[in-house]
Amino acid sequence: MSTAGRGLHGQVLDTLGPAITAGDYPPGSVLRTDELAQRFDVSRSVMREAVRVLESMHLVESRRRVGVTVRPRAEWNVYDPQVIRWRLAGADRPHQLRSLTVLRSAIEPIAAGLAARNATSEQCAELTRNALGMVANSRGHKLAEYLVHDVAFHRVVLTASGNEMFARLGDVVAEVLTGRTEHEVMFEDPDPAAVTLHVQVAEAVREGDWRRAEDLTREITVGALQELDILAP
Amino acid sequence: MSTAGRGLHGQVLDTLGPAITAGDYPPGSVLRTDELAQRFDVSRSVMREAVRVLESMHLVESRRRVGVTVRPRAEWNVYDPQVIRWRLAGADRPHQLRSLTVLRSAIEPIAAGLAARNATSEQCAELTRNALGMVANSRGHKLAEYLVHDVAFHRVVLTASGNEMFARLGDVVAEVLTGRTEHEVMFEDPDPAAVTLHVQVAEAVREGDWRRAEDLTREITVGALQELDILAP
DNA sequence: GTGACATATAAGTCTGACTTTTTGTTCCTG
DNA sequence: CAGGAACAAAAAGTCAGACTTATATGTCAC
Repeated sequence: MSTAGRGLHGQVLDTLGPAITAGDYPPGSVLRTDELAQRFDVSRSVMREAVRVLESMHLVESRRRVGVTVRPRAEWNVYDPQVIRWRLAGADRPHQLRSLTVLRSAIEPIAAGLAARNATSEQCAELTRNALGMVANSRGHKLAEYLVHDVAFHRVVLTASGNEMFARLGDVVAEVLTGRTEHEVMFEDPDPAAVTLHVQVAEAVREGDWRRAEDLTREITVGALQELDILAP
Repeated sequence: MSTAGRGLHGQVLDTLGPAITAGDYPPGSVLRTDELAQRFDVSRSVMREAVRVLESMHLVESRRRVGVTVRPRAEWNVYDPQVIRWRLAGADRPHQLRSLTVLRSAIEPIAAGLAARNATSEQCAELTRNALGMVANSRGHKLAEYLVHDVAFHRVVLTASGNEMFARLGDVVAEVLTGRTEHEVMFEDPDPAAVTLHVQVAEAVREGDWRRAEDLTREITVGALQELDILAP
């Protein structure tokens, strides 16, 4: 699912990335390229490439004569999808999930408002299609099908906003929503009120009522935040 | 200022990164590692490291037998500070500036609201200190001094929000504000109304009035958007 | 036209030697 | 004893060359 086996250095990253983001090597820790290369049984060139990637994510800093030092969390590129995946897979998953949900609550209402102004007719159609898909699968433990439409819905909203920065958060939202049904407890069918809200957002966007689209989406994200508070108060 | 000369591969990136983000190599273009290595007069190992970094930014994709292909803009990691800098330095600077300002208008009000709830007393003090610094330098063409406090102010707000995703946007905001005074036309002294708003935000945060902090900050960001519309309608 | 097979190509990997920067120590001088 | 200059060691950085592997594409038989 992730960037995965894209070459040997990718395999190294699949192990080293999660380890660093999980805090196995606390900030300030010093790693040596040669030692790592030995440990992972790869050549130094491959290990150097892996270090370069970690460096570009601001997870580590490589300095001569001292080695590869782990940077403090505050400096990490927390918007890097790869970093997000690593952190979501690790120990501070709850913390990360909260951060991302707060981010959603800031972004999505504005994005929905912009979508109401900029969405094409095809995007409106896809919006209602997915909203209806959510309704159709909102009862009877069809969580998987529901999720597909939920993710698609939010992705369309973000894309239709016309802002590339918003659009790029589609993957993040997808990750959050998917994680919610997979890892988090979600035995019950989704909240009927939330489903209705999605339908109404689709309406508002289609009608170009940006104010209403914004407010309704705010309700959705507030709901997501409350849901988080209930699960992990 | 940027990641800069951090090694030979960094110098290569300083040229290749801006070139790609500027669209010199349109999406789908195919580059060959060996040719690039020759062109930049570096060894293949160095060029490979550079390619790996570009790959981690989702700017390019490296595949066997075909080469290094430039990915479509929609897939770029537009939140990567390095990518942002490259794009701000390039041709679509206005477009990028608008995207980022819209992003600010979504994030900062929420961040200010959270700051009103979570800010420590030291953060409150720094906030008022910077707000007063803005007032002190708001007249008499002391734009440089004004900018320092403006950047610091917004950085503190984002940090004080307690959300790491928000905090990480401090650099982005700094880049936008700095660029506004440097590249964009900003002969005049800053808008007195905006200065007042900053002072009031500091007040609201100190008093824990999150609603007011949010609304006031929204006014600030709306002002920034309008300013953009005036400059590039 | 379709499928199996061969081939060329460019990335991927490994190794070893060498260079450069930086840190920490040593030792000299005031 | 303080301060600084010279030195040595350590680790990343760089390079060159040989080899491996995947894969797009062309070829040939059917």
